[in-house]
Order: sequence, then structure tokens, then C-alpha cells
Amino acid sequence: MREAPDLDWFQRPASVVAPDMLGMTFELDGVGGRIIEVEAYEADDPASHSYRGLTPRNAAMFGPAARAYVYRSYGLHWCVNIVCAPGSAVLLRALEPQSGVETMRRRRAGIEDRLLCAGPGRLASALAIDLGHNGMDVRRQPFTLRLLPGGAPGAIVAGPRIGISKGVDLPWRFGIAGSRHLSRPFKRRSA
DNA sequence: CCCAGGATTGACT
DNA sequence: GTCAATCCTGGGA
Repeated sequence: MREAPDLDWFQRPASVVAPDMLGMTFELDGVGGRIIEVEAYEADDPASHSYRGLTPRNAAMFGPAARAYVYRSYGLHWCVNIVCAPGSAVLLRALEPQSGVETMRRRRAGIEDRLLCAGPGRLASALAIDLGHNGMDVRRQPFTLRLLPGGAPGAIVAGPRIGISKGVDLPWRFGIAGSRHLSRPFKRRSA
């Protein structure tokens, strides 16, 4: 099994790190899978929580790289990012479930397998990520983040980010083309 | 101090 | 397709 990338690897701008993260394996307490979809949020990005500078909520985004930035979405859901260069982070939007699938099913009774980690809120729920994980180093227990031989299992596609009202033109959503574990399909590039 | 508005999801028409 | 749930951040007064 390979190790997590060096700290320097994370200290690049999130929009550069994000596509490199596709195909890596992300787990919490042995529950997780292959990263299928991510979004990048930069420091000077009007859609980013860090855009207006350091606040109590977004403090992790201005701390060391390779840490988790966890926030509450719409008052109900948790979402998890991996911090990159200062003020930038990669939002984890979808995994292909690979380990601890029974645990995920128990946590999300009734949901289809392909939806277990399809979306940032579902992903955090399936892995039982919450604010208690904010600021933790994703290269160390209880997290694992590692490269797999072969890299991304398919072509990488990019498109506009989902659910934002600013920065809508930036193509900073990245995913594995055609994966059935995406939160939503990527619009095919027009000819 | 106030309150509009979310990096979403699931239920329902 | 539409829409409510739910809560807390942070900008503005």
C-alpha cells in the first residue's frame, strides 16, 4: 500500500491539487473508497468560504495543508474539504464506496449503494464525519488518504461547480467521466 | 443586534 | 419538476 503524498503535494493551489486527488482512496476508520468527484475553492475565489478572510468557521482553511475543513451545510449536513495552499481547499463531493460498505449501509438505511457517497453531505454522513474532525490531518489516523496503483480509473472531466451563486463560470468541479457514483453527471462538452 | 442566505438532501406534486 | 428542513455564519446597520 502506498503512503499519503508529501505535505508539499497539498500545499499547491486547490484548483491544481483537485484533479490529482481523483482516484485516491479516502477513508475514516477504514470506511471509505475511491475519490470520484471534487471541487476546488481558492483564497481569491468569491465562491469560497475563505474569500472574505479568516473567521472562526473557516480557520482551518488558513491553517496547515492536508488538514480537514469541515463545515455545516444548510443547517443540516456536514461537508468535508482537504486544505491546500493557504485559504484554499478541495471539497470532497463523491466516493466510489470500497471499504466498510456494510457500515455505510447501516448508517444510511434504505439508500441505494450507488448513492452512499454521491454528494458532499451523503459522503460525510456515510463516513460519519462531523465538526469533531475539523482541523485533523487527513494523512494520519483515523483518516487514510493514499494513492492507488493505476491512478484515476477513467478520464477526468471538469465543469462548473454545483450549488454556488458566485464564481459560476470557473470550471473547478472535477470528476471521473461517466462514473455512476458522481453526485450528478457532467454536462458533455458541446461539439 | 438582526436576519438573509447558504459549497444539500429527500420528500412530495 | 418544486420545496421545506434547519441552524448558524457573518455582513450590515
